[in-house]
Amino acid sequence: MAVTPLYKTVENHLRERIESGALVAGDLIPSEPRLAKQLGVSQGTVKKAIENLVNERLLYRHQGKGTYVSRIDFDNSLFRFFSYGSGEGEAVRIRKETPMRRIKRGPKRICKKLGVEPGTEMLYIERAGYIEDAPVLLEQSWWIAGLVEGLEDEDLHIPDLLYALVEERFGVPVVRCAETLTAEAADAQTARQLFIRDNDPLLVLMRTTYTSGGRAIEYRVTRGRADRFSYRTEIR
Amino acid sequence: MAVTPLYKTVENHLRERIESGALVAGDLIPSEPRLAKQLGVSQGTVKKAIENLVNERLLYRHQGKGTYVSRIDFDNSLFRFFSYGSGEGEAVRIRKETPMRRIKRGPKRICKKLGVEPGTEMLYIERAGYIEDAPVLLEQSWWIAGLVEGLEDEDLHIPDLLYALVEERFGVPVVRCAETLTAEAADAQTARQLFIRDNDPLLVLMRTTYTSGGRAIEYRVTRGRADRFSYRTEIR
DNA sequence: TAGTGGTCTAGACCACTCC
DNA sequence: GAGTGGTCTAGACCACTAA
Repeated sequence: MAVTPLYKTVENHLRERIESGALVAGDLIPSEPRLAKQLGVSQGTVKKAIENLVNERLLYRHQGKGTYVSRIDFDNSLFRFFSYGSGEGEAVRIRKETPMRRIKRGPKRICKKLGVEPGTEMLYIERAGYIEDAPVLLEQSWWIAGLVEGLEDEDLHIPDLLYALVEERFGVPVVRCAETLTAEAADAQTARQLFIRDNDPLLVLMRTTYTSGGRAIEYRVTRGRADRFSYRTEIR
Repeated sequence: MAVTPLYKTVENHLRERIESGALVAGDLIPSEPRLAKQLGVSQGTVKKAIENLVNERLLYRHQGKGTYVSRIDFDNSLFRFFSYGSGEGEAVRIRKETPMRRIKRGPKRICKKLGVEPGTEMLYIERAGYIEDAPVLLEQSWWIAGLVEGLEDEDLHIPDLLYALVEERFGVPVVRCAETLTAEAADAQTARQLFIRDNDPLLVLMRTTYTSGGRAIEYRVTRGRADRFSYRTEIR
């Protein structure tokens, strides 16, 4: 018998309200007693459901204030990389510039990644990342043009965290990303731009970004100088 | 005032018993009612403490059986990599061979990583990993020789998961690893061994392995063909 | 059948935030 | 002071495991 625990039902209720966009990042959700009454369960059960969602980082809580829907945490990106050399895993600020943006039809490969018709109009953006004025990464990103109309305007300044702008200006919440990391050898053009030699190693991060309802909105490839990036973790 | 919640005290009690080696991987810990009595708290508090440690994957539970100390989970290694090409993130078995092992004094760099005196005797091991008979990774590892006496014997077969042998044969539990991932270009020798060209990209994983009490026991560098490895994750 | 963990409830008291 | 989440307790009932 597939018996679903009550707290799972509560979790799913909240998950759906977030996934559907009824609750968006930063929103205050109803309090424990309120939810308990609404759903006809005890406060302890609501607490357990919320605890689980907090562990998943879908929600966060502040004593005395309430429970909020999380903003996506890019500190968990694989490019939460640490600069090499500078004493053991210290986070380093990467400044980003946006030298190029242009509307064009999406290449077949990209359309497929985003699950849209081949030839769909895309906004193509190229960015460069600097650590203390030295270029260390290059980023190419394709957005579904219809979702971010006006982002192609060169007068619109793009902040370091592009997603903040997309959420605020276009009302498209960024909910989730899938990332794949690998390495490749630099081609001539990339090498020139990053001041390294041809075939020097690059770390390559491919990212698909999703908004609510599981819709993909962006595909992005970031290439970073391998001598400037590494990734650390603990296993237990 | 720094008030420590009771369940934290319980967590720390269990953590200490594990860290000290009084409880080792696979052991059954006392039941909830037993711990509650021992420590003079309610069963709910014990349950909360254990839940937290389960979330950290330090423990795992089986309904009807009990609560156990986790074995280290190498599926969480960054080299829980997936082979490319073979349909989307399917795990692939990597067969390992051990062509070389030798006792020698540790290079200064390695001794420092392991926190031992320069010149300490080490067991140096070279291994190669194959996917369907194609060599895809090379591994160099340095062990503190005194801890694994006899491992240098060529007649002693080394299984794919070396750590299993170390735990069983030498009674040295593997408790934790720290990993750093980056990329580099293949040198001539590595390229030859992996059947790639000089300067082709490699993913490089550096790992320090620890036993109980925070003592480092191994330093390892694994180099894999970038075209055969990638790493995936989700961020939320 | 006895012992384990898993779910759920009800209620007490505390600490923090805001008005 | 009213409302929020955080901690802690006590106890009921269920599901799974082992003998």
